[in-house]
Order: sequence, then C-alpha cells, then structure tokens
Amino acid sequence: MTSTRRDEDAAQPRDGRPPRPTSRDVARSAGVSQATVSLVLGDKWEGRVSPRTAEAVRAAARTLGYRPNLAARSLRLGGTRTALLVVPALTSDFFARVHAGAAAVAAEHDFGVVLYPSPEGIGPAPDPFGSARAALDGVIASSMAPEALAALRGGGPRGEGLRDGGLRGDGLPLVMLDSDPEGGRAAATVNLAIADGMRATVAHLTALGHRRIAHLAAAVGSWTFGVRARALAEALGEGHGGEAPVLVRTRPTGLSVTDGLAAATEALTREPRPTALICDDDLVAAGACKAARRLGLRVPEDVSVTGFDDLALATAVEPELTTVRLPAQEMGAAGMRALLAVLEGRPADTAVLPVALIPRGSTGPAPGR
Amino acid sequence: MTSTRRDEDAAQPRDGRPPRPTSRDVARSAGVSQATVSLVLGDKWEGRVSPRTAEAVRAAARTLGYRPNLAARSLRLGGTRTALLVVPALTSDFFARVHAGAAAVAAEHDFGVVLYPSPEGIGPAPDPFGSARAALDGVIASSMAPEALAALRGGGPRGEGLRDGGLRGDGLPLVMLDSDPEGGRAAATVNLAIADGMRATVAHLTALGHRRIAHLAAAVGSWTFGVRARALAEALGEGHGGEAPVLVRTRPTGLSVTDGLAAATEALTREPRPTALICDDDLVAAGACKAARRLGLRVPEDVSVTGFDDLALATAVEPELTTVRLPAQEMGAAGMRALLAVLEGRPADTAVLPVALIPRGSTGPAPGR
DNA sequence: TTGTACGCGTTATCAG
DNA sequence: CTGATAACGCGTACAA
Repeated sequence: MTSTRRDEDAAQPRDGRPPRPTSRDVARSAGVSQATVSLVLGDKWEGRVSPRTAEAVRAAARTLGYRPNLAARSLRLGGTRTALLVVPALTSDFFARVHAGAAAVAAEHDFGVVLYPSPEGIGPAPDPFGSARAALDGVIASSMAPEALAALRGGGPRGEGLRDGGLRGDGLPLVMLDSDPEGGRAAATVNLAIADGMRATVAHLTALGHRRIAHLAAAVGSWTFGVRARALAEALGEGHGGEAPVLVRTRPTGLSVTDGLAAATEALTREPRPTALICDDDLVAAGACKAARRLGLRVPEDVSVTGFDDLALATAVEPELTTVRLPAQEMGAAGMRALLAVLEGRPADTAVLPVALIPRGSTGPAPGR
Repeated sequence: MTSTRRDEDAAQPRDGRPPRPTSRDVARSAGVSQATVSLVLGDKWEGRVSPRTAEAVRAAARTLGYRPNLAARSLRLGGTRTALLVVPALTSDFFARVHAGAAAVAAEHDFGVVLYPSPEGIGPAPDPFGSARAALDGVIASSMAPEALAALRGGGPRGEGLRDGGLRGDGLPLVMLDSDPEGGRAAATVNLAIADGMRATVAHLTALGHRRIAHLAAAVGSWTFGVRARALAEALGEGHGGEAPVLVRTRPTGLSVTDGLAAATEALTREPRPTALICDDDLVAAGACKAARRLGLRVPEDVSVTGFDDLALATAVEPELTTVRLPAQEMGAAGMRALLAVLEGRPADTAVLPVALIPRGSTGPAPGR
C-alpha cells in the first residue's frame, strides 16, 4: 500500500525481498538485448553470438542471481517437462521406490516428477489436482482405485463447476501402473505379473503340504488386489495331484499392520483353522504374524504367512516374511519411459514386469507333516 | 512440420490431442468478453455480471472442457500458491506424515504442496530443483543435512552456471523443520523437543536399572541427530543418585534396518556389553532387535532397545518398540502455517513441539536386577 | 553478430 | 454491467 514502486499493478506483496531479476535486467546489465540473453542461457548461442558477449551475459546473470521465470517459460514453450506421479499412499516404501525409478528416468530426459500422495481423508483435498497444482505435461498413476482415477479424470465438472482453480488431469496423457489394462483411458500401461506371484505362492505352500489356506485380501477396490484374488482362485482350482488345497476363508482387511492383525485374528479363530495365510501386502502379513503369536501359534511351525511387495518391513520382522517381490523401481522407470514415448508421439510398448517369490522364514512345512 | 495450423510457431507437438480451449474460446462461445469470463470463473462476478451471463459463461466453459492455463495465471499473478516440501527420504512413514500435515493446512488456504524426496544417489539429480521444477512460492525443508540445504540455497552458481534450467531455492522464503535453528537463512523454524525425548529415554532406562548404555547414532550430518547425541551426553552427565549410567559405546549407523543390525551386532559383541541400546531411529532399533536375537540375546530380558519416531514399524515388530513419538503431522502443519505467515509478511512464531516417550515391550529391567 | 517485434493465456484497470 | 487494453517474462523468426 505504502510502497512507492513504479509498479502499481504489483502482482504479489513481495515485501522486503528484492524483486527477482528478469532476463531484461540481465540484458541491460550486460549491455545486450534480451534475445541474446535468451540465446546464451539456452545454450543455443554457438555460431550466433560472440564468445565474448556470451561470457559477459553469463557473468551478468551470475552476479544478478538471475533464474528464469518458470511460468513465463512454460507459457511460451507450451510444456513444463514435468510429470505428476499419483500414488495412493506413502505409508510403505513401495511407492517411494516407484517414485525413485520414475524420477531417475525423468532426470535423464531433463524431466521432473512431482509426487502426489492421494490424500485418504486427511484434510479437505478431494481433488487430486487441487493440491498438486504444478503445471503438468502428463500423469502417471500407480495402483489407484477406480474412484480415485475418476476424480483424476475430472469426471466431468459436476456440482459447482470449476471453483477448484482448474488443472484437472483431463486431457493429459495418462500412464497407468499396476492397474486394469482394460478399464482406463490410459495411453499406456505398465503392469506386474501379479498372477504369477500368486501362483508361485500357492505352489510354494502346496509343496510344503498346506491344504487349508486363508486369504487376507485388501479391502481396497484396486485392480491389483482383484488380480490376486482371481489368481488365487484359479491356482486353487487347478489339480495338485489329488490333494488340492482349498481356500477356507477370505478376510477383507485394510492395508496396515493393525488391520492385518485384526483380520488374521478372526481368520485363525474360526474352524477349520487354516495352516497358511496369504496376505495381499507385507503390512498385512506383519500384522498376521503378530496375530498368530498372540494366539499362541508359532510362525511358521503352526501357521505359515506370506505377503506381497517385499517392503523393508519384510526383513525387519522376525521371522522374515516370505513374500512376492514387486519390481517397484523398474515399474516407475518403465512408466516414465512410456509417458515420454507418448509425449513424443511414439508408440509406448505396454509392458508386463516379472515378479519373484522370495521364500523366507515365515513359511514352513504344514503342521502334522 | 506437416501441420496446417495457423500457428507456425507451434509451441509443442500436441499431436493428435485437441488444442486446449482458452478463455478466449470460452468468451467467444458464450458471446461475452474475456474479462467477463475471468470474473465469472474467478468467482468475483457478484454485483458486476448478470446472473444470466454468468451462467452462460459457466455452461460454455463446461461444454468446452475449459481449464485455465496455470502457467499464464502464475505469470500474471506472480505467484503459484505452491510450496515445496523437501525431505531426505521416503523410506519410513515419518515424512509421509509430515507431508500430510503440511498438505492439510495448505489445502485450507488454497495452497498446494509438492513433495521432493531428496535423491540419495538414485539417478542424476544433483540439484534439488532439477527434478521438482514446479514454480514455487516457498520452501519447507525437513530434517535436511546442511550439505543438502546448501545445494538448496543454490550455493552460489559455481561451475558452468545456469545450465540446469533454473529454479534454485535461492531467495525463496524457507521454513526449516527439525533443523538447526541457528545455522540457516530460514525465515522461520519449527522444532521438536528432541532433547526432552532423549532425556525421557535415559530416565526410563535408568529407572529400569540400566547402567551400561550404547548409542546407535545415525551416521548422517543432520542437526536432529546431533541433538540426540548432545542430549544423551548431558543426561548421562547429570547425577542419578550416585549410580550414574554410562555411555559404553557409540556406533554410527545408516538409517535402515540392515545398517542398524550391523551396528548393533558390533555394539553387543564388545566388552563391556551394554544392557541397553538407544537408537536414533526406529528403523535402526528394529535392526538392533534382530541383532540381539541373532546373538542369542532376548529383548528385553537381556538387552533393552529404544528408538525414535514411532513409525508404523514400531508396533509391527515383536516386541513392540519403546520409542519417542515425534509429532510429524503437527510439525508439517506448523511448518506450512509458518510459511504462509512469512508469505503474507506476518511474523512466524517459531515453535517447539513436544514429544513423548512411548514405553512398550522392547525395554525392561536391566539383567541381574 | 546483434537487436526488434510478437505472442503464449491470464488477470486487472479503466473507460464505455 | 461490459469490452478493449496492457502487462507479466520468455523464446524465436526476422530484419538490420
């Protein structure tokens, strides 16, 4: 209000901070034109600007502490070289690894990745893009439930319309990770051979003599968990030399240690008691181990437990978890590669990444064998 | 190249996608001027635009699928209402909680938070801002080591200069979380009463009769870990009724279960053997428990273990970890509030948040008592 | 080799 | 109540 700057239309109350130098300022300071500054700083000056001038420009930029205005650059260029990675949660290190993989590939191509943990109830952020308001060139969504994905699409502005300030994913190229290859408008898909993992788990348990199996299934409407259930059903349906194992129970559970504990307690206290617990996630598996122990059952002597993901947690607990290792980092990397391909108009090869069963201490021979 | 659009200076090869509608398009479609569109969509139309016109504009925007161009908006407004949250890692859920807290407060003020996990070796991303290239209004840095913070500052453009494409944190308002209140150029600071936590831990162990304590200290140059060490030294120095416990050993360790296991193994296999292990982090504490068990020691009968953070992991392992709960979410929220204050020119109250020792199963009476 | 001019899409001012 | 108009900072075709 009491400011005396020439700028009556002050964009922001920058207060005490010195106004950010612009390329004009650099140009003035170096005694050249704006265009020259742009050329030099954009590394396109060779053969067009004299080395002396170029160096002068750089010096000026350095002393002024100039950095280009990203908004202006984006506006002019029409792109931001930035991708949004939407993940359902950060409560396990799985998605941290997905991000790492994506960020590494992105960096190689001078791209940035902005991470958006879809808020589950925390605070008023119903719209995925309400919070992650970076200007984006594309979206990578990992293991998202369909509803969340719908919100991501924009879902057609219902209700009060555009009050949220815009930037819905609407229209942006989308790459889906570990999600239904069919159901989406995704330009590309990267998937994991989840079914293989489940089959391997069943084979592992069967070989150990287990015949009564319970499934602690994630109570989340995400495709990746649906696959687990279907693959399990199929694997159990197949012949196993006359002694087919059966699914004695399915318990839905939240994706946390506490929820896993509760679900496992229920699963283990009903007859017939299962000798093996297949869990959709390592967090749940850890909870299941706790539940068994509280019930006076030993793992793996009395009950075997398996998980999915191979989180850091899997080797932190005792006994260590037999689990299906999912190549999180590779998936993130492949997702970013696919997005880059789409952005460049190239066809994105839709990949399916292999998984591996890692046998550890939480599984053993079925009791009475 | 072969395109026939009017736009010879095509910014981006948008390829097949339909060109994004602009406010001009909306205006044309609704039969009004751009300014009217801006007013209506910005919810500043009451009393200036007829309700009929307003609704027409909204309808047009809806049918066209219009969403405002963020780059242009930022350019015009000079701000992006976006903050960057820089964290050292996402391998534990601690920083996920910090983010949740910050994002919740941000959302209340129509702000966004972009999360930047400082890459530790993964991929070529030396510059914190190389990857998180969103246009930013401010930065919140949590528990960062000084070197990383220096990079964040921009550290004075050395070497080849601005080739990185700009956007260093240079000059942006910075709020530091759980970091040295002295050492920075931070506009505000939010800290945790870490020292209290360490004192409580020592008191807890002392009361249980422990006299030989080892410290599994994080081998990270972050302030928060320095405080732990200093507070421990002080707490041990104070009188404890004639029978002062002593620090028999300090082992530096990486912040992971495996590193904790290795460090604890070393700490427990040298004489005199400590009866209690104070760990800088729950991940380390989990590793320490594993180490003890592998050495044939029971927790807590033979050796007690304590941690910091109260991660989900703390209650996932058996026995559950006695640990110092750090109010991560509150810290994130307070950090965001402080940043908002700074941005508005208000004074930011520098806060210190209380912590609490949570006694669980990993600590017990000292052996031989 | 360097400078001039224009437009990206938005918001705010001011005159109708 | 509405419509021109200017400006935000940058990148590039074109003229000098």
